[in-house]
Amino acid sequence: MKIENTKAQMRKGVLEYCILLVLDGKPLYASDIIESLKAAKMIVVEGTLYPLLTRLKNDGLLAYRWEESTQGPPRKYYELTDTGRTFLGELEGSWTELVMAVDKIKSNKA
Amino acid sequence: MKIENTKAQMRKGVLEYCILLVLDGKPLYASDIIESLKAAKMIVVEGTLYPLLTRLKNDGLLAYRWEESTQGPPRKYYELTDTGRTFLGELEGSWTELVMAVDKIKSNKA
DNA sequence: TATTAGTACCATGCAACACATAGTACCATA
DNA sequence: TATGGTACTATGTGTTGCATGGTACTAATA
Repeated sequence: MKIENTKAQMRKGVLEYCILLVLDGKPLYASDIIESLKAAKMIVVEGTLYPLLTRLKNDGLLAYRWEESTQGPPRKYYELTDTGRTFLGELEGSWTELVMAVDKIKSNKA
Repeated sequence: MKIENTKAQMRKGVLEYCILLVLDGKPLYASDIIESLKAAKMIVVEGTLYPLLTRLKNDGLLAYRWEESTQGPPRKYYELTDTGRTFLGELEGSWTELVMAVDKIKSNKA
């Protein structure tokens, strides 16, 4: 229904920010990232995450290395590049501006 | 550049919310809406606003009436419908969830 | 009356991203 | 060899903000 669609629209641009935030610490692979986001009630599934990780890697914001697993296929561990860390700072600024703009509109009405 | 593009992506879904917020008071016409958003540092131009107002009206969230002006062409004054007011409440919830999710991710990292 | 400037509004195509779907591949186990 | 679990890949769709080019109304001026 319409609110679900609008929620998806609201996540545009923000999901990227969240992923860079989650990776601003130690390297993680996709399942870890999904769990971290889930813990924050940002529900994302693999079909959304993998293409986004690929895009961020292609944009130079993330790098990955393969790591063997004792429990299944090898895993791609992602981490921020220097470029990614810089861009994360810019996203931080953009997000803060957006939130403040919305707060200001809220407080200005009757 | 890329951050400008991401800012535009972040506004997806949020701009609709802001417009309904601004109109949750007294009826306004396009130029008033632009000024209110501008005061909150949400910069929007006519080419963005008119199509969005039309879409919201077509979705049943807004209604308008023409009003003569003493200084130029007649103006469309927009206001929320009952449906629009209800949907605004849902948007409020969605936005709050998103902001809280981002805050949680921020506070969870190292 | 005709023209011009200012103001208000409209139509449309493009770019970008979240998402869903269908698929492949690796590893452990039977 | 076959199967289940896990990890990852490829791709097309739908939606919205945006830019661009346009029309129309009104007041002022010539």
